Amino acid sequence: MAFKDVPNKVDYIAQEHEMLGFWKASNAFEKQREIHKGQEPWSFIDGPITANNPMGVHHGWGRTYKDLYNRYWTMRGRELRYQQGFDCQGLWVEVEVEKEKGFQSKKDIEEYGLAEFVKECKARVLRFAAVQTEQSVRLGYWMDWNDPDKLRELADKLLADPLEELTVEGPNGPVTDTVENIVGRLGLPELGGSYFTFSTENNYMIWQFLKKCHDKGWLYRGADSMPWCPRCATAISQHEIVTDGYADITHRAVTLKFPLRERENENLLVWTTTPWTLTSNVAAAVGPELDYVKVKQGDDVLYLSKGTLSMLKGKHEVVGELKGVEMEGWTYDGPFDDLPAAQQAGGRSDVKEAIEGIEVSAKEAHRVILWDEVGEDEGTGIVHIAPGAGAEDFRLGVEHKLPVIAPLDEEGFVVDKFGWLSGKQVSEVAPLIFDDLDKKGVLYDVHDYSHRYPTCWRCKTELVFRLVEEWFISMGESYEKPREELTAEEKDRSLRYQIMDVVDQIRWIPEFGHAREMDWLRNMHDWMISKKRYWGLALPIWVCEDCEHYDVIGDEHELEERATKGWDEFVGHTPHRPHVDAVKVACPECDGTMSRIPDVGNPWLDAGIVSFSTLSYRADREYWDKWYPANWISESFPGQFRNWFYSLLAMGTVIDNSPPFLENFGYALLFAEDGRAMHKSWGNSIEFNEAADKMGVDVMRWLYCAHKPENNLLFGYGRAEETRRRFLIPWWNVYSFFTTYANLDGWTPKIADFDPAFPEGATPQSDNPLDKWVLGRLNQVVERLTVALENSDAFAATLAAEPFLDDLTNWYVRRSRRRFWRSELDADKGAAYETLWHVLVKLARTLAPIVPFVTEVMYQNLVAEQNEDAYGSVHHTSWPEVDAATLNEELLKEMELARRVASLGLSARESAALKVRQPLSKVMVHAGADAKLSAEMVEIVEDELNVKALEFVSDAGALVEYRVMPDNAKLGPRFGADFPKLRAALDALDGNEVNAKVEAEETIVVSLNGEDVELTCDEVLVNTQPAEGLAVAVDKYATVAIDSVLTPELKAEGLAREVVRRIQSMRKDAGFNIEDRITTYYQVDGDLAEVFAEWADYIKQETLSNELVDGAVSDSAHSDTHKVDGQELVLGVEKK
RNA sequence: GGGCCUGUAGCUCAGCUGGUUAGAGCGCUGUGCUGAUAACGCAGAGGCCAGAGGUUCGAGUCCUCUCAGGCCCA
Repeated sequence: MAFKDVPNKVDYIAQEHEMLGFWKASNAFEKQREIHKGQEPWSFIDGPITANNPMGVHHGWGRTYKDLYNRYWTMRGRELRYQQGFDCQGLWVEVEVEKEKGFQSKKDIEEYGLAEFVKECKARVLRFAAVQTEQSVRLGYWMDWNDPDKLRELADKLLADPLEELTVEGPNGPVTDTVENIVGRLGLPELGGSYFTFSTENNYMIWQFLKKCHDKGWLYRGADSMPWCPRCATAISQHEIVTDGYADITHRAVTLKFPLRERENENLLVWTTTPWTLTSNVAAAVGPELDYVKVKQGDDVLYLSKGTLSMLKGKHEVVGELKGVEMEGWTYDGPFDDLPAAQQAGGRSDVKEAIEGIEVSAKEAHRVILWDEVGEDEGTGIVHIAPGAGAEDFRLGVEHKLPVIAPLDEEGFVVDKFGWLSGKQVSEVAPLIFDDLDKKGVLYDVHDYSHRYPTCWRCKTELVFRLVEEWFISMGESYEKPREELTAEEKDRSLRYQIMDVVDQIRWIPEFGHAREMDWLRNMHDWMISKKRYWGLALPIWVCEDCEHYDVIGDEHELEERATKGWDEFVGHTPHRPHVDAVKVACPECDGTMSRIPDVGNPWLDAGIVSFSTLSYRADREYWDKWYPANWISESFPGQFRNWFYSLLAMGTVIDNSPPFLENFGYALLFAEDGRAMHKSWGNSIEFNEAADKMGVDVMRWLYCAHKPENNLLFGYGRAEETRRRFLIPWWNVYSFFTTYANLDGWTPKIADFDPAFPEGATPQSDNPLDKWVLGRLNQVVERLTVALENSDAFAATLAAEPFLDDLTNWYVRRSRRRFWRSELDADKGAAYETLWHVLVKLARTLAPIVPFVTEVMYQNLVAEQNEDAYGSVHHTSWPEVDAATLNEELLKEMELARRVASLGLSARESAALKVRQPLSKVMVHAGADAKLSAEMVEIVEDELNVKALEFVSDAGALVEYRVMPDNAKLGPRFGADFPKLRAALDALDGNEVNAKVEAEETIVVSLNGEDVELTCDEVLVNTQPAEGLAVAVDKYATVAIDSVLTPELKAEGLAREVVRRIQSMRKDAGFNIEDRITTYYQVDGDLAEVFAEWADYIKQETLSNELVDGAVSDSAHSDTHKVDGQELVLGVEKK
């Protein structure tokens, strides 16, 4: 059967959509799974994508890698799970739902109703999961996708009535449950499809993890001063303060006096950019080794550090100097000692842990303390310390047993006991405080100050520090000594070091991933897992209302068993707020009632548990054993060492003390083509859908892969166009060329013992050196791609493939063209078809994992439609095998030399201004002693260069001059410091003489430091440089000279070719088909007329002219007048 | 302030364990081919390999420091 016609210009994008339709209609993905069922597993765990917005082109990068390795290992004969995942729980979803609903604060949510709000969050996740599913499918990411419309339908039903009964089709039959529970079971074995981290299983698996942490004593309730967003009313963990979370903000900074109690008229000068924290001042810190000065200004004496003197306003006099350490213990009057908060014992905080056992009030506690971190970059070198309003401050407070004053409530309002300030918003108090300080006579100066200040990563509100009660997983001590010196007992106590041991068992790509993860682990603080919000993991911590004892519930069974109240309210719901909050359990200590803490979990718990939850750890341990650990995971590394990688590792370590993945492949960041991050507001952002339908996803995928993954990738239309032209178009042109000629000749593939897994069949046997060469190169490339992809090195794969494409298009096809043009289908032409078809099929299969669309198009036409036993998709075939018999080193080397000689020959012609069309008598080549070309290769080069003869010149003295160089690698070590002298001595020798000796394999004698030393002939290298006066081109390996003398015969032949070219071009202008036979008319005088006579057969043959008519051009012919070699020539062509 | 990554041609990037005269693609210029033709070939110009020290017979490659950009931590 003939091949489908292949236009050389094609709409790649329309074609991709066609393939998507084809795959869907033919169930291509499901069939692929069937073929590989039961094979050795290759386990990939997909990092969950945040299902909160459409995916971007940076996701496309990662998903290309994921899909490509999935496809590669599938073709290698492995069974995969093909489960993709969505990250569903967390503040990011809440923020978007709040925006949709126009909510301003947590109060709005509570008024709206938690149950409704949580439903909205789930529905939003389902809707964006649907969008991202569609986008991923568009990218060609073959996964076990849910039907996007079904996901949207679930979202609608969930909002309408979550308790409605619903039956859905699962892989093993229908499943009936309430809508809410169906949503909670998405991704589980009975439903299949993508996993969702909001699934019931995911949540209970985390419960089990947390219980295990609790059993080991690592889970604790702590107080800390946390960055806090007053709008979101939640703490922001250190995981979340990212670079994005800072903004350049100008604040009113204040300098004020702290009057010293026992030194009349003497004051500490302090400075702050957060005036509201002054209400909570407890101490003042100085650097022990810093130099401080005593300054007289008016009636006041001020203390500040020497390096910050310039911040004083107006005239002043330095009257003394002292070290910070000398100031330790000085007491002072705080600026807000008049408020009740400053006068209470212990201070004022709702977090009892923070002030336990502290008897003094802030007013009583005010004194100067020492702190190494005090610097002079800003401020006065005296730092005001408010343990209730700053992270470092809190730590110092604990160290010095200071009272704590925490002034803000969840939403940033000043709490009671602050007098006139109570009830005011933190963002509005600065001017009021300035006025008050002024009235008290302690205000020194107020000025604008710009700095980078942390803001909420979601809503951009300025963060404050708040003392809060949060829940933590202890990472264990960070020891000063090397890891090897830890005792077993020390390690046993410390999750930190246990994770490190697990990290060692993982292959990190790039390698520095290992060091980064280690660095993170060394510096990791205890993991704060709680968040005072609504939508997320319900932390399974129950606290006794009476005695404050807490306990962790490990799963739904334990909960049911221990429930004393509220189980009925909860049953039938997923373990989310508010329903799970209804369940109470009895306190084992005092028999009181325990309630769940209202906090939800950190979302990285949700993502980190997936190597257990998605692999049925709780329900089917055998299945889990089969798929755990993952062979391979991959994410963009900049953020993930502290996020997903970390949480996977922590959970793998705690639950199984094993690595949850064996290989981690990381890649960098994606930027716009202008080198900047993509930002919608900068106009350099590209939407995924837009990119896919403007550049095509094959192009995108190749672009992503043809890049060193650890470098940031610049992405845009310019690079896409370059990729298309460099890679896709040439390849397509060869494919188009092949089908055009194969159809003309009626050639179709005939494969003996057809095996659908290897549809190209055995390597065709051909005597033609071009065929043998291209088949050798093909197998070389297959070998390189096999190794590259096995090592997760897609970049190396593209580096191997692109030069082959160049070899194929710019050499094999170009040099083989005439073989395809011949009129009859002889053996050599048959071999050419067999070879090119084989190459195209095998190459398509090799590149199918990277560019799944275009390879499918080619496969369909070249294979599937030709053979009814063929698999329905290229992606069903097996990874191509290397035919070692084709790897003929000598042939590959010879062809390399042939191409080099041809290239140099063209260069030489260029320098002599001799067109390739003009035949020349000979070319002379010198290429070193062992270089040679077979007769067939010589013929190829002669033809390429349009010369009658190619001569190898062993004594290239006529072409070149010799220059002797030492073989550095051999003589460098031998002569050491004398090496430069030796190099000079060699250079001084007569090149021709040395060359003769080298070729005769004699020793060479050089004089060095007045002594003769002997060098063997393989210790020197002889290089050539072109001699003057020849059309010569030279590179490192060869010298090529062209004989530029034109005989009359050569000239005539050149003219004949010129005439042929003109006729060909007229055929084209006239719109004739390649195979049309014509009559050619010509009118000419002089030399050119002789050329027509002498070269008539040649001209006729080349132009498919049945006859050459000397005389007037027929009226019906297409005619034109030319100027050739100074003579006028009228030509006419007419179809027969 | 600390850790990691990056710095090579106008642009985007290769360059294996240190070894002859540092490469590719794009762009530019010239030129050729005209049965891949809204393509393609060949050639040319274009590099103190970020900077400074050091190790070595020899450094783009190894070491130290500095500078710039990125990521992370404090």
